[in-house]
Amino acid sequence: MVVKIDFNSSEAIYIQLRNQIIMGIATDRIREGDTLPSVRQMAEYAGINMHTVNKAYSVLRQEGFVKLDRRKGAVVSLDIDKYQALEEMRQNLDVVLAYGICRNISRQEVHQLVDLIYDAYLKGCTGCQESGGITEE
Amino acid sequence: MVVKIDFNSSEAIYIQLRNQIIMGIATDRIREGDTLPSVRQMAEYAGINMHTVNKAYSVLRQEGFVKLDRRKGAVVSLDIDKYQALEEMRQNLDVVLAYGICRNISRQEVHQLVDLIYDAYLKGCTGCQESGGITEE
Amino acid sequence: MVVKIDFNSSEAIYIQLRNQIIMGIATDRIREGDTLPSVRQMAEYAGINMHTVNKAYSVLRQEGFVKLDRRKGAVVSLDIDKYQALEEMRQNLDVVLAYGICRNISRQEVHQLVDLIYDAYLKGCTGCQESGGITEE
Amino acid sequence: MVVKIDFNSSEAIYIQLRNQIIMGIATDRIREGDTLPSVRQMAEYAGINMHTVNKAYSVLRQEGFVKLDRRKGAVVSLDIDKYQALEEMRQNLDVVLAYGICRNISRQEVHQLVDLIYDAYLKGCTGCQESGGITEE
DNA sequence: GTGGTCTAGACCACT
DNA sequence: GTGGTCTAGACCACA
Repeated sequence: MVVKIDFNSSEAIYIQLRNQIIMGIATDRIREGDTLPSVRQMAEYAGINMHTVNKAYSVLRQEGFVKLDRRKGAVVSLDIDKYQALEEMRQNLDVVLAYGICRNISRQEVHQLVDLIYDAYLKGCTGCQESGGITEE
Repeated sequence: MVVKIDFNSSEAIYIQLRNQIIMGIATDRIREGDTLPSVRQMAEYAGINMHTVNKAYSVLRQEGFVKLDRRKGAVVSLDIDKYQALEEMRQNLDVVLAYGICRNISRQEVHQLVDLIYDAYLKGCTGCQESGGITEE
Repeated sequence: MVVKIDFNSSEAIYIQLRNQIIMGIATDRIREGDTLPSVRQMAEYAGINMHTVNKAYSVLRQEGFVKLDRRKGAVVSLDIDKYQALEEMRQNLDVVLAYGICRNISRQEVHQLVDLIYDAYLKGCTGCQESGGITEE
Repeated sequence: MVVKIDFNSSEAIYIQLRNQIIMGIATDRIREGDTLPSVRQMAEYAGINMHTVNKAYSVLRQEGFVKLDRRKGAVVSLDIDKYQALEEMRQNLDVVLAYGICRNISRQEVHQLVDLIYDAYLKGCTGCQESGGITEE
């Protein structure tokens, strides 16, 4: 997994980091039980401040993606409330799709995009245990 | 159209306002050529500061949803770059779907949500010219 | 001469009108001694407010392009202070060229543009008394 | 580099600041990669309000002169679209030269002014790293 | 300590 | 009466 921060982005760095970790989990490059790099390691690896990594990890914990363990660090552990997850998804899609509708993006185009993205994530899911990942083991 | 600001939300007020106006356009409650209320009117209506409304309108202008006509104020005018719109949509969906995949939301569930939302927006499109809207004329 | 106002421009309407009249004079489509349309006529012709036309004419008077006569209206009359004109030109060019230098526009390219524009204005100078002009006689 | 605001000018303060920064870049007193002073520092230095500086920086960002780096602040970074730059230059010159033509300024005089200004900017380019500049490092 | 956000009040330019 | 500008003070998110 590669972490790539865009320092010119209007998106906060900790949000960028959070998103990339979530995408890493979605592609199964990071698996349940894996340990994320320590705050210090991740900070050096991504070229950002330790506090910023800390913030990202805290958010991930609050959202139920990792558990913070004093000894092992941040362990990926998916704590799912399906109902709440669907509700959040609905709200997120609501804004994103409204934006698209204003730009004349059709329902079919959205469905295609959804399939495209799901395919990409599931492909990543099956076979790509390439080396050089940042997770420890 | 109803503008409802959640002052407890972590989302910036001007972003909330922007989103609701975009949703208003998506549901066709606000139409191309309509004039948005003046910043002062909208500010009073939504219970927020004039400058905050200004910021929201500026963002909408930059995003190509409204044009500022020196005589009429903020006029809804959709300036669409379809290619760019699709690319933005792809990026937005990428994060949102990754989040959902981590929460075990299936491809089918997403498709259902998309249809649900599209139906809601298109229904608003056909017949509900209820009075009391905020756009002038 | 055609007056074309861009209501979406960030430039004030009266400035747009002033600029177009100045360009009209530069191309010799409007000549010394010509009378500009009355405030009322110009307002209707350009689709703008009388006050706005008034403002533009006042600016032109202050800048020494026209004389306002109660009976004849706005008469083109070039009142030139060459020294001051050169100084103004220098200041205007200063900002415009700095902007260009930052964008890697070469001295040669500027000279070419200057020639291009001068040619255009002087060509307009010699033979194009096309009908439909807005000046009265 | 010296920032000097004319509070009696009809030109908006944030535009004056923008222009002076652009001129600073043109004279190479501010270089690509330099960091502009923080909004607070610049505000104190120029004797104006923080928010006004902010506005100037925002405009510069939109025009592609600086990028906002979340760590370092406003970093000078020239994002050039040569074609667009030439078109803007043409439009700017169009008005400025029309003005000059009305004042009997000859093509030769303009060429001389252009050379004069280019010389001044390029001279600043070669050797004057005088201390006391406002950019950091 | 940085920029971003929000609020507020005042003045002006413009239409 | 409109938006634009400027100032000001406060709080927060971010690094």
